[in-house]
Amino acid sequence: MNRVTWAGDRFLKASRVIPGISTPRSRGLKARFGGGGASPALLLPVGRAGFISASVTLSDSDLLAWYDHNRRTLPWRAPHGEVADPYHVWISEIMLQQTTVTAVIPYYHNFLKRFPDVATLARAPLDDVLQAWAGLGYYSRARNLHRCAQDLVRLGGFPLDVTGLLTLPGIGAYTAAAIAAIAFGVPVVPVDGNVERITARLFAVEDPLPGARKQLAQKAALLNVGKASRKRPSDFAQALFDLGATVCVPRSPACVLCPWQAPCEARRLGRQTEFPRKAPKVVRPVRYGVHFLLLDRSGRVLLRRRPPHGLLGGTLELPGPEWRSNRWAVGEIGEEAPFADRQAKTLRALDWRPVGLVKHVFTHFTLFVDLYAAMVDTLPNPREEEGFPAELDDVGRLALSSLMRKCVETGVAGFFGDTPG
DNA sequence: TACCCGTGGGC
DNA sequence: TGCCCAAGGGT
Repeated sequence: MNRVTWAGDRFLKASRVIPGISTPRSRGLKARFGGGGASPALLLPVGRAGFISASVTLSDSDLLAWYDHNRRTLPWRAPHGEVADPYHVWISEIMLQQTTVTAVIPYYHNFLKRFPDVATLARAPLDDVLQAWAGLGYYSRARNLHRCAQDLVRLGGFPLDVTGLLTLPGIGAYTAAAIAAIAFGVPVVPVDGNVERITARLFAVEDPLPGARKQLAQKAALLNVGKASRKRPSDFAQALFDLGATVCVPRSPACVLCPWQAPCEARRLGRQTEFPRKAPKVVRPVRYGVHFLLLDRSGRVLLRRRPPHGLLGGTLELPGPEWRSNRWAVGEIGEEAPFADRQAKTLRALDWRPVGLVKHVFTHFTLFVDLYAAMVDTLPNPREEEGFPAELDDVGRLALSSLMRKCVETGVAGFFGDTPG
């Protein structure tokens, strides 16, 4: 039976304890953190069979020392020893939600150029923000970011603590802790996927995600009880991110490079890649859509704005009926097309040609889109709900999702007979 | 709690 | 190719 023991204010000490033996300190910690059931596990090689054994420390200063030599240079990160701009931290944290650093960097630079401060962002039209966000995904982040900027102007600045930050749109437990720690030096541990993974391995947490979230957060809060981390909350938080991103990675963790290899229970067990355990996945359903590429001879295309909330909320799209669970038959196309209700009356029936099939995988379903295209001399004046004509050349600069960019590209190529590749 | 909400890269 | 994964939040 292993127990974590508290060894003063500098270290979290993990000792291997022989079954049946427990110390007053280990009981004290357990009481303090409410540990029932499985004991927090840690530690290390025992000298010899028998009594109490070797103990190994999980030292916050070991991680910070590693960080001082191995920290990544990132655009939103302050130089060593300096404090980051809260606006920069906030924007980067929102962009980095479920998004890789590589994907974020170009968006971050462009975003800061277009919206250099909170006030500029707050007074910008939402569509400008969505344009800057187009392609990044999770568009509610952009909408919340915009709302949040307006709240911040109203408040006169950022709340300086976790509780205050939590009241803002788009800022949850993780992001509030991250901003508080990184920008304001509040000694909290932001628990993201990296920290969950590190914690699950350090303590060999057997319970699977997402059920183990609360347990992992409680254990992660043990990581910064030392003096060193409390003195450098910003560096400590970012050190955890860097450790998770470069050493304690999901597939092949580089344990030999890890400043915490000694106290890591998963490492001791030789089971590093088994943690964090995850609940079995559910099957991803398939949906089918049809979208229409209506072009005119002056190089325009009919676009439409999606409803402001929900899937791809507020982004632009090619018109088409709602997606459904079975594929669309050719015979149904005519009545679903733009201006279908007017074709029998004022418009000549449009000659819709199939121009491609696009597959797109969302987090929770796979979508197949049948594309149909037609060319008219001049686009009819659409009613409000039917959309608006846009220059094809402008599509790259408008707020289209990646799915819709793919549809436009595929449809245009198919219509004009291009052969990709 | 369990869903919903994007996208691109790595293996 | 298919699956996994990424500095999660809202409802």
